[in-house]
Amino acid sequence: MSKSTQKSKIDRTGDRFELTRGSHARETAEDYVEAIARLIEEKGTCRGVDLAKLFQVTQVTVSKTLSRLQSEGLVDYEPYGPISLTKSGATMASYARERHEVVLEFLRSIGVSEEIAQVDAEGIEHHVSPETLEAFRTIARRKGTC
Amino acid sequence: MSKSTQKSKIDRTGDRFELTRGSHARETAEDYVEAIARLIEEKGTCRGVDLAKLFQVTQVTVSKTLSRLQSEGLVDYEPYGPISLTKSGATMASYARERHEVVLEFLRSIGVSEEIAQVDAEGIEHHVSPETLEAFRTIARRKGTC
DNA sequence: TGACAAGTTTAGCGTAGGCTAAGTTTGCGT
DNA sequence: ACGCAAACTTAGCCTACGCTAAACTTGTCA
Repeated sequence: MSKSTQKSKIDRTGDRFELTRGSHARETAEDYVEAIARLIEEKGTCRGVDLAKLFQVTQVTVSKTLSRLQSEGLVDYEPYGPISLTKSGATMASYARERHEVVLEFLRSIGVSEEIAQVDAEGIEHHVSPETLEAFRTIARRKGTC
Repeated sequence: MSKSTQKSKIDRTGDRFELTRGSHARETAEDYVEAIARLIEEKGTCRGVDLAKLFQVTQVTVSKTLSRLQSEGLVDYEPYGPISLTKSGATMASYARERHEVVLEFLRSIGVSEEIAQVDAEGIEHHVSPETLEAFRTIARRKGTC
């Protein structure tokens, strides 16, 4: 393949300065900010160890991920300190949470068992477009009336 | 943290010998075998360049992924040769395809537009448990009758 | 107050999946 | 029969996300 055809299919100029790049990394960011928001709400504070337990990974992994999220302007914390969300992190968290709730409620409404709904919602939520989310919302609202 | 508490939360003994490990890697495998099956069916043959076009990645990425999938016993090919599926790859492809079709048909049935349904189905399909899939199937079947 | 445990970070490694640049193979057309 | 373009691979780099081992911080309590 001669040069021009092998070149990148997607323009990534300036990619290094974006908030979150790859889709997998974006999902991780969403999961983290959502979890941090929930932990702060529930326990008043969020520490790395809480996230490690939640995601079933080591604290090392959490530490590295948090430092990436901080450099992306989503979370804020000082070394050895508690974790909080930036404004942009909080915004992302609230979107993520709303979407999560809708997907979960939707799965319940179509008769999926609670445990499976919990698991599948985690996986599905990151892949639901606004249009599909709206359709889910409508169905969940109709629960039982159909 | 003292030794025993920091150790792995999940038993990964023998992990190195499993077919597909991480969930991300499993998704990639499913996408590839599904695409390979479809290409062979549609054009009679499948080449790396076809997959590169389809997934919008370079042929280099395709080449490396294929070699991993071959080492995992899902695809079969010789250097510079056409790509085929092993029995186990074909089995995975047919499961993946069935699931993809159900998810897509389901999204259409709840009123999601064709293009969005296509995109979301790609993302969602890997995260749908058998139970949820069955619920989707039921709803898609009821299309229009409710 | 000072030792210890819990929490956190750093160092270093591995896999998966991206990329570019550069080299190899193949097959087709003149 | 041979040259060239397309297809493919190799080499080398990067990020994300896992891990263990080891070092560092912090707060608590005897």
